[in-house]
Formats: sequence, C-alpha cells, structure tokens
Amino acid sequence: MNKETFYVTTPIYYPSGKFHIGTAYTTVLADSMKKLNILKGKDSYMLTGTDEHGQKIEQVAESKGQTPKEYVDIMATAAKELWAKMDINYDDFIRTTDERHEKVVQKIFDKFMESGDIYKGEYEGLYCVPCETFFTETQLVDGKCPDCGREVKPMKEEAYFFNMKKYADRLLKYYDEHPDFIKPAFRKNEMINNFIKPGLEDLCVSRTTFDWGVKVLKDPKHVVYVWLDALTNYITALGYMSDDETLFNKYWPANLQIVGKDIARFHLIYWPIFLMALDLPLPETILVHNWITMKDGKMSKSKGNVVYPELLIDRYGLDATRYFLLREMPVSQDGVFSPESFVERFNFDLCNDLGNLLNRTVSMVNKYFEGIVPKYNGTPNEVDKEFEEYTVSQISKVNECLKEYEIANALQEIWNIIARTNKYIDETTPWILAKEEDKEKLSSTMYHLIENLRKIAILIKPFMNETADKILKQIGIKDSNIINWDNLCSYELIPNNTKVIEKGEPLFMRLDVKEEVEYIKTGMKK
RNA sequence: CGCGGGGUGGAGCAGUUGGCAGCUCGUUGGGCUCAUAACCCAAAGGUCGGUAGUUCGAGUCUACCCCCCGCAACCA
Repeated sequence: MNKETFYVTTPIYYPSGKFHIGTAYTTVLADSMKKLNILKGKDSYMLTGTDEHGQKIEQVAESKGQTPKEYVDIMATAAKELWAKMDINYDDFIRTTDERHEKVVQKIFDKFMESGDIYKGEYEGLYCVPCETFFTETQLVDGKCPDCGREVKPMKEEAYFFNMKKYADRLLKYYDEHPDFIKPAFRKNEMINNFIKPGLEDLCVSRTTFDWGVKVLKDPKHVVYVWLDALTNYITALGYMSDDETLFNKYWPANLQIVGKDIARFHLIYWPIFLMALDLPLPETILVHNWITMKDGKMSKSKGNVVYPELLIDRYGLDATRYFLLREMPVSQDGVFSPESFVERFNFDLCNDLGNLLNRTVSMVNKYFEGIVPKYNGTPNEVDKEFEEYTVSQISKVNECLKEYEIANALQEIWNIIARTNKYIDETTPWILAKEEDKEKLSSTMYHLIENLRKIAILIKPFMNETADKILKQIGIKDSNIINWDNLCSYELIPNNTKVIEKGEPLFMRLDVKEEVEYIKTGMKK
C-alpha cells in the first residue's frame, strides 16, 4: 500500500507532423525509467500525450481539408499506435483537447486572475497579415515573414500576461537549494545568464487572433496561449483541481520530467513558476536531453535526412532500435545518427558480444552437463573470485550512472560486464576443463556464466525488455523473485535443477553492413 | 557583442577532487575452438586547438586568443 512512487513524464508532443526518432528517443527514455523503477519495486506511473491547440494545428488541418479536431484525432491515434509498437508502457495519454484538461486550465487561469498573477495588457509584435501570425524580430528572414516572405508590420493586440518577474528571485533561490532539480547542471547557468539575470519578461498567456484553444471563461474572445495550456498537462492528467485528486495526491510531485533542449526554457523557468503560483511542490528532476542529429546537421524534411522509428523497428526489431537510441545519445550532448553506426552497434554489441555470449554458454551447459546448471559452490579459485568482484563493482557503477540519468554510460558499463564475461570463458577454458575432467572447476564456471547472464538480463530489461526475457527463457529462469533489481548482486540464486534450453536461439543475426547501410539510406529519403 | 556546449592517436568518444593519457571501431600480428567467420591476447599510432602563467608536476587550475555547433525570449 505504501510503496514508494515514481512519476515520470514526457513532453506532450505537438502533432504538426509524423514523429521522428527524436520524439521516439524521449519517449523510450521515459519508458525505460519507468520500467527500471518497476524492477526496483516502486509504484510507477508514466504520462505522455499530445499538445493539440494553437494556430499551427489550425493551419495544418485546414491545408488537409480537415477540422482541427479531426486532424488531432488522427494524430493522437497515430501516436498511440507508435507507442504500442515501441512497447511504451504509459499509464495515461493526455490530450490538451480532453475536457478534463480544458476545464482545469480554465480554473487555473481564473485562479491566477484572482490572485493577480495574470493581468490584462497589450501584446506588441510584428504581424504578417496574410499568415495571421506574430513574429519576433529574430524570427524574421531579411526583415520579412519567415513563412511567406512578405512584409510584416508592428501591431498590437489585447492580451493577458503572467507576471513572471515577481517569481524570479524565488526561482533562483530554488535552483540554488536544489542541485538535482536541473540535469545536466549547465542548463541552469544557461537559464540564469540568458533569461533570468537580464530580467524575466512577463509571459503572454492569451491570444485573440485565433480560436483553436481553451477559451478564457471570463473573457471569451481570448484563448489560452500555449504554455499555460501545455505545461499544466502534467498535473491536470493526475486530476488536479478535479473531483478526484487521488492520483494527484499519490504521484505529485513528479520524480522525473524529461524534455528536449528546445523546450528547456519553458520547463525550467515558466513551469516551476506556475507551480509556485499554484503553491505546489516542484518536480524532483527535470532532465534536459540533447538532440539526435545527422552528419549534415539537424534532421529536417527539406534536407531529406529525417529518420522515422518505423524504418528501423520494422527491419531490425524494437530492442535494437531502443538500444541504439539510448546507447548512442549522451543526454548532455547531441548524438549523431548514421546508418553505419547503427549497423555496427547492431553487429558488435548485440550479435557478437551479447548474442554470442548467450549462445556459447547455453551450448556448453548442454554439452558438459546435459543442460542442467550445476550447483553454486562459492568461489573455489581466484579467477572466479575476481570475476564476481568485478561484476558486482560494475553493477554499482551502472547504478551510479542511472542515478544521474546517464543512460548511455550505464549501457556502456553493462556492456563491460558482457565483455568481461566473454573474457572469463577464455580465462577458464571450459573445453580444457572438460577434457581433463575437472568437474569442480567446470561446474563453477558454468554456474558463474549463467548467473552473470541472469544479471545481464535484468540490467538490460528496462531498456530491452523482450531481449531480457529471451535470455531468461533460454537459461531456464522463470521465478520472478529472482528477476528484480534488489538481488542483482547475489550469486546464490539460481535454483537447483535449472535447465537451459536444448538448442540456443540466436538473439540477433548479424547484418551485412553494406547492404543494410544502403537500405537505411534509401529509407531516409522516402 | 553576449550566453551555453565542444576542440584528446585514422574515425567516434571517456577522462570526478592536477600525479606515469584511456575506451569502442579501424590497422597489424598472435591465441583459442564452447560459440552467430563470433571470442581472447598483444603491437603500432596522440607535443590532449594555440600562447603565456600557477605548481615539484596540468588534458585536468588561471588569463588571453583561434576554430566548430547551438541559444538569443514568448516560435510547440
């Protein structure tokens, strides 16, 4: 009943087009953290969703001859299909067009009006009449509208503003007192130097130039403008200010909110301030990750270098795709996607190191012990002892990385265990032990190999669930009590008479580099 | 102009509190046969962007400079 809780969120994605691997990355990251915390025995909850309001959606829908609602319904369905395909274990999918969300946004807006945090003012900007859009000076291309290239002119419109200035000092103090609030830490300096120190500007929270949004109850010609609508999803989804606040009371504040660097500012400044204004606790950690880029820079449709997750999943499987994304993206730096690196990681890490380790181990247990894993006999020799010590120390390294949400490093440390386990086979040379009929040593070696495979399976389970289960199945481990994070370090858990599968099945089949690189390149151009 | 990130053997990257420069891939040579032509070992290869300084000692600290990427405010 009183299990520790873990609440993780992704951003709500803006469905102005198909989701690419960047979006998939964020979601996989969140999903992995949820799965990890389930393995740790926590009551875990994950939220994702879509941000469906705004002028751009209105325009995209119109260009397709659909109403905004028709359009976002299609996109939300597509998103859910993708997450199902990617084994994303979310608990709730919030849409900003959900009634439960809209009603609470209106309540929050009213509350801020009453408290004086929101006031009526005038929004001044450069307006492109044909596009019906405001732009900032820096957005303009040669002083003209970036969309249509026509002249823009200064315009004013009535708008509501949120008083950000008032909270600037409190925010700085909060940053200072909560070093884990922002990860990686350099993002904090970026926010302070660029936005807070020069003086926060108040945020425009309503517009009158378009309709596709949440109506302001007390002034219906206004719709709530983007961030107040979007950011509050993290609490409206939990039922905050609704008739039933059970989930909210249980899971808020969030333990981890994952965002891309493009929306860092909104989550690191405006979001905490909104929460302060509501007198709510702030999330424990907001993790800002960088982007997946291509060799020629950012992914963009015009460059024809966009990679969609389906391309990789359909041909190479979900786990290979998830592994690549998590392994190749160092959260605090941009990671480069290339077909070559994808295929190489697949072959080296998945086939040669992991797949082959399982295969040779299963084969030996069958050959030398009729498939029955021998009993544990401690560490009868130095080699076994050193092997156990190494593995256990690696596991604590993995935990350290995960604590800091350095997932790529965590995977690297896990793969070090895999490499060390392969090396252990060469150190112990079971084929020679078999010839010499040194049953004691041979038993210990086989037991240690199986035990390490159990550990490896658990370690990768949050990231590659299906592969982990395949490994456990092949080494004959069924008892869920020995498949959890807490007893990861123990070496005494393989039950007597555990029997490995008779004929090992390859986890991953190696790829022809040339052929597959070509395949991915072709797929990227489509 | 400002702010943030980065500049480490052929490629991609690690290098917390300053102390013989590491990893993966590639190259070369060797070993093994349990295994998915997989696995293991070894070697070659770096004046750690530049200059000056602090120090017994700096990739790691200080100052200045050069180059690359991103951000620059209401654009999801």
